[in-house]
Amino acid sequence: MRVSREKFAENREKILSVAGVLFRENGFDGVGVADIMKAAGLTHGGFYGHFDSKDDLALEVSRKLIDRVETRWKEHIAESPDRPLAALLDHYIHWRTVDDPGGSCVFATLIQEVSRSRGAVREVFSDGLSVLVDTLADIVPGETEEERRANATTTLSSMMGAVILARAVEDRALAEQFLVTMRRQLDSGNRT
Amino acid sequence: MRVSREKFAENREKILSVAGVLFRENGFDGVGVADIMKAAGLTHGGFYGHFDSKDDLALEVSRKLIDRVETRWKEHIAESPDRPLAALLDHYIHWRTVDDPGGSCVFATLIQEVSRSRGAVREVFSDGLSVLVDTLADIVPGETEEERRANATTTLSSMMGAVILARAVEDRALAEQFLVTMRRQLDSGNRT
DNA sequence: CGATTTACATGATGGTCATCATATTTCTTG
DNA sequence: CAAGAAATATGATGACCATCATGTAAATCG
Repeated sequence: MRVSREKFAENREKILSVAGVLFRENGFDGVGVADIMKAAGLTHGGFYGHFDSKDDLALEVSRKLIDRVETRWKEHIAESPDRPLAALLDHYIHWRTVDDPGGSCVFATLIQEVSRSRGAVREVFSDGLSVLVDTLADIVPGETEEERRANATTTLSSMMGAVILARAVEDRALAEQFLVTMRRQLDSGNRT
Repeated sequence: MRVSREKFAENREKILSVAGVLFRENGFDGVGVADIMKAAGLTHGGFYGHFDSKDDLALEVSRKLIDRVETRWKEHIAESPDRPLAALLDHYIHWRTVDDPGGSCVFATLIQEVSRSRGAVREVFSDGLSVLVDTLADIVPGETEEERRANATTTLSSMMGAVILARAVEDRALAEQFLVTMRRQLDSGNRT
């Protein structure tokens, strides 16, 4: 049952990838090692050849997903030098984000669970948020640096809050209100 | 080991009360029936004399806590007829909310876990959010009814988002930024 | 090509958890 | 005050889960 070096690396990536989806869809506590391995096309026993523990996996997945958010944000910003904030908001405040938690922003799916925890995962999330504030501070309107940082923190809270609440609401029209009105409000701020 | 009718009712309330705290602190999945009963000063076996199942308890606790939020909001509004939104924001966007999840707004602690679920609890949360939007729509600035409803949804997302992110961040100064800047921003909107 | 390594599969292990069965003790009711 | 009802304690039960032990087959290396 041994597998080539290449296949081994592939398997590891596959585990990280499906774990990323399953964790975001069901929470860290909502998925078992066996679920993850099954989704990766393997059996549970092999898991410990790839990771020390489920916590270890959670940490690596967190790092990867947070990195992904940071990278994507910077890509969207770089791709629209004339309206970077608008481009980012268009991407983030979107039905896609709401309807596909497994493929969306880790913060919008797992922050509350992580906030309750202690340890490395929490630190990574905390630092990740800090980076996002810095990123936003560069593209948000404001006369002074201080004003831009203030604007960045409120913008971050607002965009994530809108997605989180839109997901919680079963009335599709109300969910849309959360998205559309927030998108509009943050845009008007952008033109101030 | 039988107990008086009065004591029985007391015990039930105690279970509901400690479950409310523990659920908010650790998530529904993060607390066991035994934990709850122990915190209530009882043993796990007696639980099923009070509730059909843990899910049943979760539903009752959810109803109670959501009711509590709605009631408190209306109290704060009624107590400050001249500046109802400001009074509500002062109460909600506060270190107390951030530092004491077990005694704070259910939505700010459990929305993400509930959003992942199906069933009665999710419905109760969804309806609860809808009520809060209605409540906010009455005290938020805006020329037309439509404008006020729009303002209500963004305000709700923003205030909850700020608290949720403040909790996630380990840097106390950054957490404060989330609170203070959001409080200020929502206030300036109030004076428009 | 043979020896050795190693990645994975299968199947424990021990712990936790929700739920239930039974026993015990105390309240309630006649 | 006695008899039955009922609330809780104790102690199963079966399910699930993270982790580990062992076997096996295939890849790597000499």
